[in-house]
Amino acid sequence: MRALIKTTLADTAVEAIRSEIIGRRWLVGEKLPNETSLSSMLSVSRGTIREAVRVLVSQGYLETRQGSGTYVRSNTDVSLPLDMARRAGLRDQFEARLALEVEAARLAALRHSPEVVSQLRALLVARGNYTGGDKAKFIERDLAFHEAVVAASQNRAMIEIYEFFSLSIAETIEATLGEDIPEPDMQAHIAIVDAIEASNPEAADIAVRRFMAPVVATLDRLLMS
Amino acid sequence: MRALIKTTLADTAVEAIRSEIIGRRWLVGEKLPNETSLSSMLSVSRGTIREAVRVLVSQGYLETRQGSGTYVRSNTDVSLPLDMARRAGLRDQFEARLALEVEAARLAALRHSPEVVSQLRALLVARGNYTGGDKAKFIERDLAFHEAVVAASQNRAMIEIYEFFSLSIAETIEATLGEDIPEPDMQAHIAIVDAIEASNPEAADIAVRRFMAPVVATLDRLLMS
DNA sequence: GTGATAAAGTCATCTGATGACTTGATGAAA
DNA sequence: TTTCATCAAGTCATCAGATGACTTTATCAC
Repeated sequence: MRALIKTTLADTAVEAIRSEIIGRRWLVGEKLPNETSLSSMLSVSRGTIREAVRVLVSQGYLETRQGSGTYVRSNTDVSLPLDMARRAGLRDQFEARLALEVEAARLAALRHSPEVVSQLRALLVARGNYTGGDKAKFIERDLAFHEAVVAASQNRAMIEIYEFFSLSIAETIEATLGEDIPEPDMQAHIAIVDAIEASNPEAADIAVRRFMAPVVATLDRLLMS
Repeated sequence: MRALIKTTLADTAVEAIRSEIIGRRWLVGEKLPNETSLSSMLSVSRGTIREAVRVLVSQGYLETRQGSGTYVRSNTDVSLPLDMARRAGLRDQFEARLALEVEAARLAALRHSPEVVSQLRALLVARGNYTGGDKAKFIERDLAFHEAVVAASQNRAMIEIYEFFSLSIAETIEATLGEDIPEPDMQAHIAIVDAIEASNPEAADIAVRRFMAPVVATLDRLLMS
C-alpha cells in the first residue's frame, strides 16, 4: 500500500501563488491583490492566505508592507536548487547521492589516513547486519557509515550536499514508500573500506556502484508497481 | 540615518521558536506544546503562532500532524547546505561538479536520444575553440554545453545541483583567481558526446574525467602559489 | 487478547472584528 | 506656487471565538 499524500489548504495556496509568481503573472515589484481578494480567488479564508503568504515571504518570493500591500520580490528563488532537488523523484535523489558517494569514495581512497580507516571499520561493526528489530535505528547506523565515507573525502561541498540528499531521501521514503528499500549486505560495505585502505580509487568506485545497484533496482520495481 | 528594523510578532515568534529548537529545548522527534500553549507562552494569538509554525515547517525545522501535534524534525539549519557548499573551496566545488557530471554523463549514455546528441554537437560547434576575444562569452558557451550534458541525464536533482555549482564556481573564479582556469580542448569534449552517442557509460565516465583532470591540476598549481 | 467504540486532545480552517501603518488627496498657511 | 499638516481610504497585523477533521488513548464487550 502506498501512503496517501495529504496536503493542507495552506500548502495548496502556497503552490498556487508560487506558480503564478514563477509564471510571471505579477512581475518583480508588482503588487498582488490584497488578502481578501486572494482569499476569494482561491476560495480559502484570509487566515489561510496569510499563512501561505508568510511562507513565500520566508522563501524570498514575496515582501509584505503593512498598510501598503504584498509585493513580488523575486521570481527566481535562490533556495530553489535544494527545493527542486527535494521535489525531484526518489530515483533522481538516489542517483545524485550515488554520484556524490562514488566520487567521495574515490577521493577518500586518495586521502585516507589509518585513523579514518579504523573509524570506518568501527562504524561497520556498530552497524552490524539487520536482523530484525528497530529498523529506524539500523538505518541510522548505516547512514552514519556512509556519511563517514563521504567525510573521508575531506570535501566540504560534497559532504554538505550528500547530507542534504540523505535527509531528503529519508523524508521521501517515509512519506511514500514505507521502509521497503533493501539494505545492501555487509560484504559490499567492507569492500568499500578495503578499497579506501588500499588507496585504490577505481576499486572504491566499483564497490560503491556495486552496493547501490540492488537498491536502485528494487527502487525501480517499487516505482513501477 | 539607519532605517529602523521593524519586525512583526510572527517573525519574532519564528525566531523565538527556532532558537529554542536549535538550543535543544525539544529534541528531534519531540512534541512541542500545543498551539494554545505556545500562544500563551509567547503572549500572541493562536493565529500568529500558526503563521510562525508554518514558516518553520516550510524551512524543515518542524512537522505538524493534524490531530496529534507539532514535532521537531531537525535542529540544524536546513538552508545551510548550499551556503556551506558555496563557502567551500574552489577545488571542493570543482570536485563536486565533477562527481555530478561524471554520473550525469553515464546516465546520458544510457538515456540519450538522437535529438539530444545532435543538440550536443550543435552546442559544441557554437562553442568553438577559444581564440582570444571575449573570454566571458566563451565560458558561457562552454557552460551551456556542460549543462546540456547534465540535462541529458534527465535527472532533475542533479541538474539543479550542477547548475548551482556552476554558478557558484563562476562567482568564485571571478572573485579570486581571475580567468586563469584553462579550458580543455575540443577533442576532450567531442569524446564525451561520442561516448554518449555510443551508449557507453564507461567511456563517458572516462571522457569526463579526462577533460577535467588538467583543470584540477592547474587549479592545484594556482592554489599552491 | 482482540477489536470496536467512545472520549479527549490537537491541528486545520473559517468568520468577524479591531488596531497599526501607508498612501494619496485636501486644503490652509507661507 | 510651494509647503506641510490633516484626513480618509486601503491594506496588513493581530486578536478572539467557533467548528470540523484527525489522532491517540482509554474503555468495554466478546
